[in-house]
Amino acid sequence: MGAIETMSPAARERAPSGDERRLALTRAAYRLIAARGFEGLRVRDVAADVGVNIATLHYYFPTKEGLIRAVVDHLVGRIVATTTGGTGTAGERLRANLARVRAYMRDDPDLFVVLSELLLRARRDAAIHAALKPSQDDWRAYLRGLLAEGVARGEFRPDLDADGAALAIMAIFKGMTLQLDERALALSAIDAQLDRWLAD
Amino acid sequence: MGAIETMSPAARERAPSGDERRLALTRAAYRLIAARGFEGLRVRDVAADVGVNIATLHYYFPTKEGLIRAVVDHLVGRIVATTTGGTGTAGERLRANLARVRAYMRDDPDLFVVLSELLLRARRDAAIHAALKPSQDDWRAYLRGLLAEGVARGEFRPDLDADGAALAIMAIFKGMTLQLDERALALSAIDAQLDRWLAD
Amino acid sequence: MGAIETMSPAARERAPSGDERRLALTRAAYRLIAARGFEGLRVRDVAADVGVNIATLHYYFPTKEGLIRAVVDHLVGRIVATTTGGTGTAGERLRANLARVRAYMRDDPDLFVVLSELLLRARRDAAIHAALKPSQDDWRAYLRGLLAEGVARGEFRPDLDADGAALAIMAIFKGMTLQLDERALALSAIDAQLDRWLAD
Amino acid sequence: MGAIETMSPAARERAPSGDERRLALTRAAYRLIAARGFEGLRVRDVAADVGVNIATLHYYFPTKEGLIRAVVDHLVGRIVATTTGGTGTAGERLRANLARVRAYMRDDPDLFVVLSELLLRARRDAAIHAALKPSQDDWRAYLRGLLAEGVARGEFRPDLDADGAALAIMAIFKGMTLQLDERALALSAIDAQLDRWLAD
DNA sequence: GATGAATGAGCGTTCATTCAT
DNA sequence: TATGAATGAACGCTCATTCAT
Repeated sequence: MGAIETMSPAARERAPSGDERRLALTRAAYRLIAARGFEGLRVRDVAADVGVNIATLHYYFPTKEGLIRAVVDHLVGRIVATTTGGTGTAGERLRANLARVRAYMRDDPDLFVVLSELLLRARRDAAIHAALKPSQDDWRAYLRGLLAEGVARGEFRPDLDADGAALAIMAIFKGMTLQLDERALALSAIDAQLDRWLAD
Repeated sequence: MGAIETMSPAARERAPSGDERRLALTRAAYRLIAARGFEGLRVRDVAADVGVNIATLHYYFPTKEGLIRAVVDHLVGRIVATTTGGTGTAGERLRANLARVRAYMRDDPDLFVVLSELLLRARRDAAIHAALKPSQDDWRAYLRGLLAEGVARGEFRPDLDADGAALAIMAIFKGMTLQLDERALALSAIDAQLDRWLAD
Repeated sequence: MGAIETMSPAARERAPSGDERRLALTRAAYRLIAARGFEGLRVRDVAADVGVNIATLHYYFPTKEGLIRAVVDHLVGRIVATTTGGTGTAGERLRANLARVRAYMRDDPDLFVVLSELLLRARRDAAIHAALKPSQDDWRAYLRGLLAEGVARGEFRPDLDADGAALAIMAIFKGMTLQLDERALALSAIDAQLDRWLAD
Repeated sequence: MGAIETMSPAARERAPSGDERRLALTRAAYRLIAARGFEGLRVRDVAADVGVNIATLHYYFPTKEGLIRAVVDHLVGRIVATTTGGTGTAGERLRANLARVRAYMRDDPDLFVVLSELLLRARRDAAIHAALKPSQDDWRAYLRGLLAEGVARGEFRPDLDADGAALAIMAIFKGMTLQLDERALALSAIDAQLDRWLAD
């Protein structure tokens, strides 16, 4: 329901292709993890959400682990899109990147909730760890690069430790998902903090 | 672990009191949540871990939810201990507080893992939210107070937003638990960042 | 028992249809209630009796209560068949009805045992009460109608209270199930009593 | 609570004797069977109802079966009291007996509910059957004797079968407990029927 | 006598997965 | 491809009973 908007008008009525089914199931699982956590994820609910039989779900994803893996990949695909290009000075590109992440948090809060669930699970699940690692490394390398460039060009304070700062920025964003209640407040407050931090 | 020193030496071997049993079960549940997440928490395993029958566990905790609640309270009790007194300037007390939190992360990494699981669950569980909120508010108020005092006394940079900075510090610590692999590295790197941040 | 004659001979060995499974489970539950009472009804035994897994039973009856409800409906279906037509004078039809009930008691003693269990349970279970009420009302109305007709036509003694007599007849049949030992004796003895009672 | 009114004032405050405890427990079990059936009888609830520990209950009744047996005996004791003496003609004594039974049904409806539960259980429980049989036989013999005497003395219709009529009367009373809803109506309606039946 | 604590066996129910069609 | 039906292995919880104190 509403998970197949990207289809061509002609195909909207019937016969979703295998890939579409797979995507619809992945998205449903993603939604359910966001809503109920891994703890509350039931493959039956995922199938019901898409409107297919459980056996059909297992036709596409033989195991629950495989479905979860698809959710991980789905999520990684969205995150990766964040660590690309941009123009302007290092500071501008950094601010643009942080703005993009903040926009994600506003537009699809589920993204960071699911990511948090996955990162927590990665501690005890090597497969998830392996699937998540590259995207985290990419983001970290991207941030570090921008920070180092900014320091080198005198945009940021000279004593800024690019490595530590990159990790700190990532930690702040992840940690905000674990904040109670005033998440919106936290968002803007921390926002200002980051700016000031880099500015000097 | 070390909670029964007040007993007579003779009785140390047998007959743990009701409170001790309750605490042992709570700790076992705490450990299992850290090791396997809420997703993998089984009351049978908790009972087995302590060496009692499932029925005995249910004698102390009629429902699994009650056991989880005990874990929450247990955890909150440890966190609360963090937001107390200290001497010296605001900066010294702040640094001491952060050092204490870092020490917790080093000595009992489970603490923040379980806290993360609980904070994630708090989003969909009002009871856990309510149980966790006060301790989070306390920590935040404590940090904000120290930061405001430090700014007022000229210890910290004058443009520091006490509220935002408090939230940012909390977010960083929480977010570190969601960091992959180089957690030790992250710890010291972010450590330095925080110092420099406040110092100027 | 003889409910699958409509299948093709080749398929008779295997693959009972969903309705057949449902009926087989209902009958097994019916038998077990008769043999052990509600007190001794275990869904595991019902499943084992039919030769399926417990999960299969729950596929058809998500809850034990639902299975019991099916037993109630099954039983009501059989009782309802008793309150239909017939030919001849009111007295003949009444006697025919009572003979049919007596035949039931002889051929399937479980019927009244299960009914008694259900009627007793109906006191504290509104759902069972509601499910049983119509069939009881029907039987009562049927008896009252015949009795009133018989009185009006001079077949029965004129001072017969159709309402009270209908209730008395129903009570006698139900009460016989609660008789110890000499049930066969009771059957014929009371039989004669009823005849004489109406005859005069 | 309210179950020890027969005690002497001095003993009312403390130290209920063993027999009193036993009786209180038996009465509590009796009440619970009436309210929830055998199906819903829990020894824990019986103990709680009396205000003692489960272990204490088991001190007096080592097994649940023993407690139930005590309930049977308690009930039999009350029923037996019904089949004694009386004065006047056979018809007067019979009517007096029936009136006494009707009074029981009005004043303590639980009596027949518990009796019904027990009679149903007697079918599959030899111990209960054996405990109940004498009282049923007594009542039957008492009724048969009165009926035979009444027939011999010309008080009742000459073609009355004393044996069958005794069984029918007992069945009617027992069956009334299994009637839905209009139990009060049934009581008076059947009442009139019995009178008329014997009268002629 | 009385109790707090403990337990073995079992109960209704759930869930990921399988399989014949 | 898709599904209805089936299942093994748990899971949270209950209950009559036991036992040390």
